[in-house]
Amino acid sequence: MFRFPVSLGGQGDNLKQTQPSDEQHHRPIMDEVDFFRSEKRDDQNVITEETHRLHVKRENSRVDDDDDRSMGINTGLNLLTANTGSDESLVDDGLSVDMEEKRTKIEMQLVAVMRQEEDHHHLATIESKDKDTNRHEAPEMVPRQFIDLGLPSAEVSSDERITSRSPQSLLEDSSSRQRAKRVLEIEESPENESNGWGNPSKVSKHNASSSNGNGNAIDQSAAEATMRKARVSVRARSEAPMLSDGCQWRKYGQKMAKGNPCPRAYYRCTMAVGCPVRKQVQRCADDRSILITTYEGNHNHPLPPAAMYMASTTTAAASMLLSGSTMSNQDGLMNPTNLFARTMLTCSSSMATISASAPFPTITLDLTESASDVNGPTNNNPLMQFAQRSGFAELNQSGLPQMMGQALYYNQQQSKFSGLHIPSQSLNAGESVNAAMPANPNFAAALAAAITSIINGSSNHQNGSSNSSNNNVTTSSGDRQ
DNA sequence: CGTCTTTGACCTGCGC
DNA sequence: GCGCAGGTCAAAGACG
Repeated sequence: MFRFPVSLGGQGDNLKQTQPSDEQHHRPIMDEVDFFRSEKRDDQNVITEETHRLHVKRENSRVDDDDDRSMGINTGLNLLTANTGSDESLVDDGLSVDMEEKRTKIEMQLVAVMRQEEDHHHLATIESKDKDTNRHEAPEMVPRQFIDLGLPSAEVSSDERITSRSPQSLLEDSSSRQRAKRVLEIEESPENESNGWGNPSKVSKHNASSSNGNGNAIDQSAAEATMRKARVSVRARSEAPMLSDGCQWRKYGQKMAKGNPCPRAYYRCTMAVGCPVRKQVQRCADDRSILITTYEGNHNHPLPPAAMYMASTTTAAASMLLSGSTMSNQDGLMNPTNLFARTMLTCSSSMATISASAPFPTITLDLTESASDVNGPTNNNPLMQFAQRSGFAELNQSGLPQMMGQALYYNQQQSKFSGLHIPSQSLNAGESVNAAMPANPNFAAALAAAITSIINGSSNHQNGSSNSSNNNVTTSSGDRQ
């Protein structure tokens, strides 16, 4: 069993934030992006003295998180509230190059250890995870698939997905099918295979070409299409112009939205050339202290190792939010992710609401509520907050990450994310799942990003080779690019 | 000088 | 068909 030494150094976070560094203003190399918020001493100690341990430093932009040191879980993301002042494209910074390099190495090692751990246990049940944790340490690059938990690959056909769904899921309502059908046209277009953004304008363009009367194909892909169009929105209070979610973003447009005096900013992921992921940032018209960040699309590049944990978490979260009780027993019981999600679902379903206002399925993480009333005064770790609130409070420090890692591995191996089994009636297009989560806004931002990636990652999986051919992904996110 | 932001123009979908 | 709104592009300027 992995142990997760506690290093929830809010002070460390604070320290980094206050550390002046020229490198902070440099756009980091992707591989060196630091998503962990950990103190140098802690990381080194963990790796050199306890190589078998995974040390994941929680991210936290707040300064009053000393109590979190008592917690044993870490989101693994260095998610700071961006405060660039000019909506500059950003990535988590606040660290010197040396620290970033060291931490990157550490992260790599941690991920490698975790993955190897999962290699030995991925078929075991979660209960069997309380075994040895001493695993060889072999630094290796994190495959991009960790976040690409989208639809099964071509080998895992849509039929399989459908059969794995509950019988109810096969009953699609006409509206969702219509909407999904529209989106489907995009999917079938090669240029959109990597485009999770789904330009509506292209939908109609491809309608004719794909209206071949193949109802089955449409049905099978309807849910996929719906999911691919899914967006993840985060509502969080932040004075910063944009939440830092661990990715680099470049602003490509700004528009005044009707009914909102605050402009809406459009960002595009620049961590990799041609990454179709985009996000919109806008302040709430009613309460301008609330920052609404909407993510759409799936990354076509490796995300920082720290996001491994995010992937696991978001897998569970998305599974919880999207698949709900319609998950098949097979998926729900055998998939650790779903098990995690199910557990959370049972306890947090009260936080979820459904609306039909969104044009596409939207997961809204409402983080505007205070977390203190739910989690108590000693836990500001967003992940643990989420877990605790979702019924995982009884997990020990190592239990949760282990489960998450297990879920992650499962998803990696199976290319089968429970969210992918979202029955169409479970989350029709136009529905919005709203989960009020008291958590760190930055965590939520990353969470949303990962959820979006997961949900929309199906596009990459549709092409069986897409995962290993990132370079083939063209810059098709734009209409005229 | 290269990169990024700004911002007006353009494109598209949708409702009337 | 027209107008509106959302989304995107790309030239120009700013910045390091």
